Amino acid sequence: MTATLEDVARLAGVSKSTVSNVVRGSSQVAADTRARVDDAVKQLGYRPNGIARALRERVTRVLGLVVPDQANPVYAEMALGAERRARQEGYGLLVVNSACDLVAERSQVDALVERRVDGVLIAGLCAGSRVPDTLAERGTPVVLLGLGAPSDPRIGSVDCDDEAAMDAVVSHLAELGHRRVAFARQHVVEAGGERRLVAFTLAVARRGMELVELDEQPSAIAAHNDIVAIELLDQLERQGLRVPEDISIVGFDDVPLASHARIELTTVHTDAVALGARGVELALAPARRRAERELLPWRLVVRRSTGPASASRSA
Amino acid sequence: MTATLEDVARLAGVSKSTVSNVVRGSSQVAADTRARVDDAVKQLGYRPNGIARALRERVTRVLGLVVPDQANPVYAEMALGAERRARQEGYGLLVVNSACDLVAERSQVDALVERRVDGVLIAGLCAGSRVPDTLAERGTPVVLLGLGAPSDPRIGSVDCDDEAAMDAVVSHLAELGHRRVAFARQHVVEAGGERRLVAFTLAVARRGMELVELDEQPSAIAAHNDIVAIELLDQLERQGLRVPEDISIVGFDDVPLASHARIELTTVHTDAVALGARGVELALAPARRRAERELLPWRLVVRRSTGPASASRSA
DNA sequence: CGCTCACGTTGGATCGATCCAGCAACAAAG
DNA sequence: CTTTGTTGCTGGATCGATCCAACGTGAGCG
Repeated sequence: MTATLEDVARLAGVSKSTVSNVVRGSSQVAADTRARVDDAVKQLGYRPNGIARALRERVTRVLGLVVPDQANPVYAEMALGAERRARQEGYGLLVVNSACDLVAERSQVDALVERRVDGVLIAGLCAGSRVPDTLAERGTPVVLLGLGAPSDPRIGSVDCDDEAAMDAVVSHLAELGHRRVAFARQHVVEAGGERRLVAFTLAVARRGMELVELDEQPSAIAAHNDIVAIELLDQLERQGLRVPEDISIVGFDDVPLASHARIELTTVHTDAVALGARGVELALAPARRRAERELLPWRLVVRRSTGPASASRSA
Repeated sequence: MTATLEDVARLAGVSKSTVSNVVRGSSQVAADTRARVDDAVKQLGYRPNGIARALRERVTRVLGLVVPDQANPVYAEMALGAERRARQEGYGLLVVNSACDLVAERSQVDALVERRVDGVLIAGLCAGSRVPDTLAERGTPVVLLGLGAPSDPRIGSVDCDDEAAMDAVVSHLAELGHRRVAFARQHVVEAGGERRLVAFTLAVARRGMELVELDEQPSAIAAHNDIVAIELLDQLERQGLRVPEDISIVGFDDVPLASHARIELTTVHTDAVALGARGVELALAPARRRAERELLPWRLVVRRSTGPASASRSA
């Protein structure tokens, strides 16, 4: 069916080795031989078999990317960034969805291992997962994307500085006169899912503000991400509250939805595409042992969902 | 480094063949032998090498998916659906972005071919691309996703019935009293990028309505997709036009943004996840030659961006 | 006792590349 | 004329699995 090195060799009247040399651009080939081989390659439509090559070289030129849900815009952008960067290096990207389920995560990662990917990027992890350590143990390069600093020095990481960003969020709310604030998030099963909450809590405490529950009439709410913030927006609207007159809302991530929502969201802009791209670089960096935590820039984008604390609620 | 069949065989005191039989669950193995091998497997943390297996079996259990941009929500959902279905069948998904560029598309597909994927799903194609035919020529299963009916009978396809859906859109507008309508889209370089426009044009003609340019004061505009519709919304707002009082807008695809936009979009809901999933099924269907065009259900979702034609513009 | 048969196991060819050691041919140097 | 070196090419081992033909063993049977 598909032509092999040997077929090309036969047609060109040379040995497999010579064809291999031509295909890989070795200098040790006479010009006329090279021409004859090139002809044969073209004539047979020969494409090298990457599988055979991978077996021999023990390198597949494929990276794995584990995300909870690749349709989620944040992860979709990470995947895009990772794929583009990987491609520049001649690598492919195998994306798998773990759905934040320990069993699925395990089996998905096993599938990546069996396919002998040259590295694994992990953008979402179940709480308590031992996957990164297991991979590092095997000698597979692992990079965490937006999951905080790994405990194991063999594991790399790229991250957004949630602590600093949340501090900026709280600072913004403080300047607007908010004192009673709350934090909103979905049910969390993800590793590192409490980082933004913790950062928020600390920043609030630092400023002597008061952290209250969602139903205790805060004058401002910071959400774990934009999706949560948008849902909150819908919910508050149904309760007859106006944003930002009655209550302020802040998102996180700045997904496209944030700027097109009914009420444009004040949020923290992060660059998920860059995160994915940088992750690939770390995974491929040859001499990189002892990977320290790498932080990417972010910025607070003030839009229409935050405003001065209302008199009735700010006390 | 990583344990191989041979290592396991040595440790268990049997031959490679026997280990292979155990690992693949052949019945031709005595219970005690099986136990000894299982022990050795566990002890060494042995994982079969999928690359070696793929070389021998001439099957990689990987599919390729070509999209213009995997961060675009429509393609992200297709990818999700495809990945999930592929996984159920023990397959992996290699997603590549072609950015609607002929050169990139070519090289991305070449990369898939060199990696010997067992099939290719194509969700976006440059106008005039010969890629699907080239692949079909090689004997690689090809399935077009949402790109219309292929000319080559060896190529499969899953599609949304744009014709029927656009007819429903026009019907909806007609019922609201719209007579002068327009169609909005981005600059198109994609194959099949004119299908919705053509369907719209035909439906409009069928009802004796008038198709006008965007700047000729239509009372309603149908967009090629939701993204275009949302941009249109922003633009009209800047011009001081109210939607839907002054002008009606209809989108296509029903991405999450559509229902959360400032003005909730009337749009055609399609199921991109199902499209991707069905595409995988077709690509893997063994006996499937002569693939006819397969159509997925859709429905018109009427929200707030369409309303009765205004008196001033409907004439 | 010899024959057949089923069961469990094994050696080795194979997939399609890479790459090293070796070889032939010929030029330059002693 | 021999030695040394260089250039261009080749044979064959190798990567880690699958799988087929062959083989030893012991049970069952006439």
